[in-house]
Amino acid sequence: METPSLPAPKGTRQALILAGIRLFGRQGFTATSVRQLANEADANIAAIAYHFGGKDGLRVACAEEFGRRMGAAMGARPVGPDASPDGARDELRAIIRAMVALLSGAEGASELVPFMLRELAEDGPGIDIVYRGFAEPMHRKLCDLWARATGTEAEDETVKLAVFTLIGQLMYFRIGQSIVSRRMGWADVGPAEIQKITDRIICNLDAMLAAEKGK
Amino acid sequence: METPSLPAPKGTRQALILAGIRLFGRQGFTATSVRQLANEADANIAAIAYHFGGKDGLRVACAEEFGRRMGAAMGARPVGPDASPDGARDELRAIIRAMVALLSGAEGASELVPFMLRELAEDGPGIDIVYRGFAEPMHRKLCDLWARATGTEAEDETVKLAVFTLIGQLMYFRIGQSIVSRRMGWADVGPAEIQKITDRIICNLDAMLAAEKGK
DNA sequence: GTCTATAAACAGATAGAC
DNA sequence: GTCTATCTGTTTATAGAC
Repeated sequence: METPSLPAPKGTRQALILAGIRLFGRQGFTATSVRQLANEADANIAAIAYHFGGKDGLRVACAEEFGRRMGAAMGARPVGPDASPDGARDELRAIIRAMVALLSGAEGASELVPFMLRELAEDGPGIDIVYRGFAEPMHRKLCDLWARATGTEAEDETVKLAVFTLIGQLMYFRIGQSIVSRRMGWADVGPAEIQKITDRIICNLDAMLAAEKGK
Repeated sequence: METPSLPAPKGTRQALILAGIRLFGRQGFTATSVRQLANEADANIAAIAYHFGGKDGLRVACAEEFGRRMGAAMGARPVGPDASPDGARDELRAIIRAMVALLSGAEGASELVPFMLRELAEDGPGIDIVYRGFAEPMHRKLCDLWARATGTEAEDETVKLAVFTLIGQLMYFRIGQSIVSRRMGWADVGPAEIQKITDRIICNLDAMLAAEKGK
């Protein structure tokens, strides 16, 4: 990474990064060979060593590209100007809706999700970039909204934990997808299933907020 | 698997299975070599092919051992005889407490957890056994308790989803441990942290149950 | 059942022509 | 910057002695 801004790579370099995000996400890092990567990118095997110094270098470049795209996607979502508790609650609901759809692969960025989950499961070097570029800012934003919705402090320990339980609900429907689908009798997770998941989590959110206010 | 009951393997065979659960869980399947496995089990490399037909066979045997142990652990926990809503709620709380402690590695079966999570992340062949031997019966039991606590039907779609959101909260504190610890400023997840996580999830459970009753 | 030795395929990295 | 060919090490599996 030369500059921390957005120098989107081109040509072979870019193709290899995309192949990496796709294949590392699908099969994991170790299970993916450099030959597979070169083939997927329509590039030469030696190009990986040339552009990234090796397979590990490509992995880091993939994580950086992930951070770049996720940062762009988050920047695109305007911050709700409504500072009232109800406005904050509505924005929390909207983010839940968007995240369930994103995790379930409904939106375009579907290849980024498996990559991130693999990096998380394998505790790879990309996790730092994923954390700083996506997980931490998103969590911070949710804490801010939660605090505004409940009238508490955003950096309180209990608020942070509450937000993690919210995120956990979202994430598990993706990570444990094979278990969930089997138990629910779902052939796949389509729009109807996404709707049901979203409804349930928003219902939980409302219950949690109500309990918080009742204190 | 010769019989579906509990023929716990002995000697080299058993040692290799334990090594598999440990190393597959720590490093993942592909990243673990048969040499490492044999070394960890103080066995010969050829023993893996002899006893299990190959590395893949060992993986399946590990999953079967996982199912055997988890089944035994679940059978050990007596079913609460209290059929009242409050009794069911108390048992839900107790299970949450036990599962957070288990996932965080406080109890003895800590090696089984990483194995299961790896198998889930890699979508390996062990997932079938994990599902039937652990995930499905546990989810069914929680649905039953939830139904008793709220006065609804255990096999309702909404009940199943509610239970999954509960499980998701637990699971994420393990799967996303590196992210959680970083954001919370935790050096590691000890008894104090387990307590905070448990308190938060039980608080959410109570809020969800209260909202359900208020309908 | 357990071992040594080895086979056969595969990995990632690189030298050097273009 | 891209390619072919190859090097070096490691992988899993197996043959055959004990």
